[in-house]
Amino acid sequence: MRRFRGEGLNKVDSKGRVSIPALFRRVIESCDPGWTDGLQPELVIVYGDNRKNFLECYTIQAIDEVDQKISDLPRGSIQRKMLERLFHGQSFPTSVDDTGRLVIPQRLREKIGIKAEAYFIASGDTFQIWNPATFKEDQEKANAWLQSLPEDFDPLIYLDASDHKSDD
Amino acid sequence: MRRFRGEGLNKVDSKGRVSIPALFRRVIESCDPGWTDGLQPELVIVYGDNRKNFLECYTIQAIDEVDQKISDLPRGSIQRKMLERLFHGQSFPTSVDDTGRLVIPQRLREKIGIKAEAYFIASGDTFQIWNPATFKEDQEKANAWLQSLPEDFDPLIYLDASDHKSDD
DNA sequence: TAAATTCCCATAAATTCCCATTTTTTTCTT
DNA sequence: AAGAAAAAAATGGGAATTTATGGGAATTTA
Repeated sequence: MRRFRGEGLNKVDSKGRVSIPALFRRVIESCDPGWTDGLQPELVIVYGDNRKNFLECYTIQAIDEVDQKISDLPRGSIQRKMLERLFHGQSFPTSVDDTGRLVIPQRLREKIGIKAEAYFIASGDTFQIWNPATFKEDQEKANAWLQSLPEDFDPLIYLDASDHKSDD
Repeated sequence: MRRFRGEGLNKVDSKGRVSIPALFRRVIESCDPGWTDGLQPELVIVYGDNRKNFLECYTIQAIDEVDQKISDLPRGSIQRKMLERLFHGQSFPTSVDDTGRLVIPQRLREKIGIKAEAYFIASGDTFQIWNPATFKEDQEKANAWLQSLPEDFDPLIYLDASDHKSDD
């Protein structure tokens, strides 16, 4: 599966329209099984996790995988209920228009505090949409953390840690 | 089969009429084998499970699947009786009118405490109709639960737990 | 026949579609 | 390597369409 890579800052107009970075569009297209030249490639915006102050955008392939896994969970389980609410309920299916733009509904813009500009950043098989200022703050925290590490510390070391224990 | 996705809050008028979110309508239409442009797409509201304080709406395809499974159960079994009562007895077949609205009968509105507004949320191959306040309470519980998790905990982790024992 | 339900029509707001312009990036030429 | 031409990307605005909603008349139900 192709992955998103890169970042971008684009204007949001009064109708909520915003251009998607061109590189992202290529990935969205190739990850929509139903897409073919001339059609509008589809994607899904997930916004329900209140701990996150950005919108998370899934390709059709990515969201299909999630849906499949959800439907593998036991019916009635709390996990399934939660995930259904998050991914099926608190999500917004949409598509890229023929000028490469996305329309972010009023409510979602408010949720993450987007006004005149939106910041896009790749994150594996999804990409995120942030209020530029909010992202900057977050980035500064990340930088501070990096600073706190020994000068010769290489983050790549994490890739080799085969014994990372997940949730603790 | 196409799935519902998204949520919405609409007004209920004195006659019990309420607009169905437009995205849901597309799904209801495409999941009604008998529907064709110009007709009123059908659906079924199931309301008998007293543990749930919302109405559950099934597309024709979805309810057909349920019916099929019920008829596969042994005649006279307690399970079959229960399910027949719930899905055949305590359900209400209806259709979307030509302005995209549904009429929720008085009795059902009372059952879930709907007055001036109704909240819709997708849940896989069905969608639910809630009293907005009731849903909010329920959602706050879910949020509290999310908040209680470690900051970097990703609910998606559940999806990768390959060892969930399903009971079906 | 009173109450409830359905049908029909109307309208304001929101959304989509279509087209035009400006910027930026890439390619071509000299 | 610079500048011009072409292509692609980003942005803006108005018209057309769709949604959400309300109200009254006709029809059915109890």
